[in-house]
Amino acid sequence: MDMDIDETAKGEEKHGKPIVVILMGAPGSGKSTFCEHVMRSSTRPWVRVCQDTIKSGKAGTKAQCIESAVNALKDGKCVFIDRCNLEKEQRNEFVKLGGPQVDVHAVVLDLPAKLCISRSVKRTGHEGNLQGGRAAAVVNRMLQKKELPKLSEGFARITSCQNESDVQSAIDAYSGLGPLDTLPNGYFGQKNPGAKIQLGIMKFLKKTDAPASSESISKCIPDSNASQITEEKDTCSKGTGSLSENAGRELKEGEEPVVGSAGGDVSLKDAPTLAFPSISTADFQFDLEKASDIIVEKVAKFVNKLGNARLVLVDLSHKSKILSLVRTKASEKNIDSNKFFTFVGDITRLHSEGGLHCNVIANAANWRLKPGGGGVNAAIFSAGGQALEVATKEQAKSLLPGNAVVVPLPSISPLFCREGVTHVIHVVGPNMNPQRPNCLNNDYIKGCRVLQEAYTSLFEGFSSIVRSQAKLPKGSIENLQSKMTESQDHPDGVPKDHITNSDQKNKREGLHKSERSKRSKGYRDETEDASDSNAGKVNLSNKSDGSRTKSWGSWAQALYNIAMQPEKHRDAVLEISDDVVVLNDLYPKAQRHVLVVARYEGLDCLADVRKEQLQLLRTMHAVGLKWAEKFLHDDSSLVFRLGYHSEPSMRQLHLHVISQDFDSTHLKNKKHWNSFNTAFFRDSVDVMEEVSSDEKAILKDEDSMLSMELRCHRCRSAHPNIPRLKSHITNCRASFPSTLLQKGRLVLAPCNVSIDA
DNA sequence: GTTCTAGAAC
DNA sequence: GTTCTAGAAC
Repeated sequence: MDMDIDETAKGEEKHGKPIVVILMGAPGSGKSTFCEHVMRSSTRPWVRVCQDTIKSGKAGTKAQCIESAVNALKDGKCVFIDRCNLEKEQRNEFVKLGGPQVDVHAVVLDLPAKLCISRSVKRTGHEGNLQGGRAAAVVNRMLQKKELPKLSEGFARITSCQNESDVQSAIDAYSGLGPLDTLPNGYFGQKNPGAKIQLGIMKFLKKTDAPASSESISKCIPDSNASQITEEKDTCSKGTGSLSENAGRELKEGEEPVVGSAGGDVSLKDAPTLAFPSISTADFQFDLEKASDIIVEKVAKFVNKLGNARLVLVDLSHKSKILSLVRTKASEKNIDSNKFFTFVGDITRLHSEGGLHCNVIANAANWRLKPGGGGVNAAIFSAGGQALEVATKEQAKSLLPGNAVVVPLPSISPLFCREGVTHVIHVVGPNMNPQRPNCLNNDYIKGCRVLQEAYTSLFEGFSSIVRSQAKLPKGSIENLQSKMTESQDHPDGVPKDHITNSDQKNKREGLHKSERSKRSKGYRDETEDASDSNAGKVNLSNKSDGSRTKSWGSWAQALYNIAMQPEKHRDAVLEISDDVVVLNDLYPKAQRHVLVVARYEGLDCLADVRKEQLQLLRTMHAVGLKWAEKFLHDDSSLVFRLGYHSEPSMRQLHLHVISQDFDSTHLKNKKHWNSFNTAFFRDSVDVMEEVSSDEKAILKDEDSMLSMELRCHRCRSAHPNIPRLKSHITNCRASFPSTLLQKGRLVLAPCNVSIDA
């Protein structure tokens, strides 16, 4: 058993130490539920010390809690301290329970404020909005004082949970602790996502050359010449963050609201509002006069179709030339200044600092839809957090100039919680900057057309959000998926498919109908080097359906080339059939690691697989199994797993057949490990089942999976880095988690099956 | 996918 | 000082 314990736990006594787990979290964060789950399935004796109920069902004192915990420890039991414990001072006496015989752990349930509020409202019964508001205020105030625990406070282990899946893993970790087991010490989970975001904003603010003092940058100031938003002006001029209507009264002046008006059951009494930056006039150096003409023209066209919805052009500085140009031209055209106005402020802080509630903001994006690059794009991605990046990826991988894509914002995004933004619309405008991709070389005929298209796409996107929200009962914003409808009156009469969410799928399905006939062996005569030049690159031409295809770098083509012309790669190939080729992975991540590659043109990855490929999946699995069994015949101590990467790096659908020793010098980093040992790795048996019943396989997002903490695939212990993990797995002989032992996810030698099963 | 390397972490 | 990670380039 000692062999299985992580080396950080060396020197422990033979009997597992009792643990005191101090839970930390706002009301409604799920502390009690956490305890219940662990206590239900743990083989260790646990005692839950809850201040709310300690005095025979009623709230008691901290001293009573301590006493109760001490008694439980004397009996050799483990203890949960179930109270908020958000401040260091509140928890330090409990930390002192630790010592040579007792470890003190922290489990932080750092879940979105909105979620805690809605849960605590539910728990306190069916009270009115006032009560709901009070719960919001209580949670709010507690979270202001939150001090995240540090190891230096005396904790042996801290587990920080930011979402439900983190919570579940923590529950699993504690539930699975047998009487002799220990959990590795250290800090687990993301430490302080907020800090990163703030930094991003600060960088952005410093980068901008706004001549005004820092004060006028950080506080948004309504643009006095044009804005007609008297109520917002009032809040803003007080210099306090404006508070959402439901929770506001309970908060002191000057406190930052944690929940924006998007929280829970908020009414939609605010008019839907789109805040947008001027597209293409900053980094893309588009002429300001021409751009302002186009903005006003497009606004004039849309503003009356939008019902009570509002459009707001935002820039950072009072001296913004584009704002003053647009303002002048808008008033010349008599555009209703209640429905369209300009606003000076940071587009990522319009509500918290400017008092202006905008449920949708537009981003002047780059064609890759990636963060960075400075300016508005960097600021919005930074403020939106990883949730925005992930949500963006789900909608599109890239975007052509003149197009827009609507991204529903997950409720965990800071932009949603703090600013009440429910959607971000990415827009790519024409580029006149020779330093940037797709420069139009001063071709303003094309440039103006593309900029017009960009604004049309943007406003149509916003319009469709407004329409779909109008249909929904209030309060259900977060479930909103922007269902885009084709514009009936596109100026060019050209149907635009850039905003639709389904075009890629259609394209894919279209591809597969003809896939059998397109299937080719020796399809190309060129050498693989020549075929690299264009194959798989993102289509940047102005083709209407080219706006979102996955791009494959030249290095990602190797499997495709082998699958198409295996006879040219005889030395690399282990087996060739009509459907598949089998080869050794060039950089094996374990003692045995082969790939079963499909030989079908157009089948790049698991995302491309539909029911038509079910038979192919079965063939691939059978071939993979055959090779695993062959290897097991040579070495019966091996264990194999067959599966696909959710988002492979190499083009051409391929099944990994990999032994579970992970004994390889090529396994070098976190990505390598997590790509085979998180849900990012999709077991072949599950994929076949999903495709058979649900038409397609479930895919896991690369960004969330591949950055997860490093855990042993057998005993699930966590390790700080790759070298430590590798030294652990060479010795760990714990049996595999039960999920892997089911459904034939693991392939073992016949004699081993009976032992482990 | 890997390699290279700056700089963070230890 | 060395070890390790993560991002850019390929």
